[in-house]
Amino acid sequence: MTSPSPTPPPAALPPASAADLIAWYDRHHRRLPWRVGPAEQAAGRRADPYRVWLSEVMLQQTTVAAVKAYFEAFTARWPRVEDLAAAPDEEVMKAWAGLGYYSRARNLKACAERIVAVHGGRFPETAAELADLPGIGPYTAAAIAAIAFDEAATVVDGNVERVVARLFAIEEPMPAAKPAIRKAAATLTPATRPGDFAQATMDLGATICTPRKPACALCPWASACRARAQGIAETLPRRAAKAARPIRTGTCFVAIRADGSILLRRRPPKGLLGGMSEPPGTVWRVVGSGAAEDAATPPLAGRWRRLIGTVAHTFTHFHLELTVMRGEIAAGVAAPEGHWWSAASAVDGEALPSLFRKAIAAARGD
DNA sequence: AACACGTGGAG
DNA sequence: TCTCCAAGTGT
Repeated sequence: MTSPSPTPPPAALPPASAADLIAWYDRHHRRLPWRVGPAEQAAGRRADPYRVWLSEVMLQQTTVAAVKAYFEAFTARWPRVEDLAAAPDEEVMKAWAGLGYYSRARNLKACAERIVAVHGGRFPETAAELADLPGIGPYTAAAIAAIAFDEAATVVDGNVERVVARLFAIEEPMPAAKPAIRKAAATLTPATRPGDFAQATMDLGATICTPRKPACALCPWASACRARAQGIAETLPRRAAKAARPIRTGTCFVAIRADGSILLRRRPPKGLLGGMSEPPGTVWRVVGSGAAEDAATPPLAGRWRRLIGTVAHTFTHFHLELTVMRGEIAAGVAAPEGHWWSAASAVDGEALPSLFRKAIAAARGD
């Protein structure tokens, strides 16, 4: 027999209804470049699976604000999946540069090629088939199926996890709570307008049911929300504390030839910043790991100076302090094997991750 | 299952 | 300054 709980069980709350959320969405949805709004759908316009897919991949772990310009650039340059499939890998990596998580760009290209080669340029229409494609996991498969093909798929992203954890007052910490959250989310998913429902839930999480200081007074599901009733909405979903980020250090050599060209090379195809371009440099080692510092040997003879200070850059799982060496190289010097000189006017268009743009800017004295 | 994998904006 | 994190996926 259990003792009486210290807090009385919450009074019965009305169930959350998909219809209430969709009604809210019809009035408050955000207008986004990849979205076909309710009014346009009512007029018979359907979402283009290519644009849905492209936007969903770009939005993985990335903010709407950061994605917008990239989405516009990609769709202007490659309007159909066939166009993207036919594009050179290097051009896609250049266009993706700065958006982060570069395996997404590699998988994007591979996925486009597969859709053309295996599916005749038509996107598969079910979440199950979509999930077989590179770069498309459970979330993206469900989102495309629901938004582009009207499948009543359960779409669970970080927003949905937060909204559902609060709505059902799921106090189990993440990620252990994921299965319970998914089950609860499945009970909400409607047979009609599943795509709008998914986007509505994500909009709700992005604008009302935010991680900090949720605007419960404006929430269409406020009366149904168990976490709100218990006063614990802002504390959900619970998460374990994150591990401290180690610090790594390294050196990069920004060789600037007399004509202003910058010496670059390609990173290995996989792993951190895989397939992207960079100025040559040392490996990055964890501070205090006991490993000897690499001899920082410049890639070319020239007049090398160490920049004052370092370029700092924080990745998901470590922090980097990058020492930058600036080298003045004589005119006409050839690039070493595996390297190339990028003309001063071409550097901006290279497949350079943000970190190296910072380093090059510092070396140029920008 | 747990970790690798970017970036820039918000508080 | 610094922590958190944003429409996850692959291994």
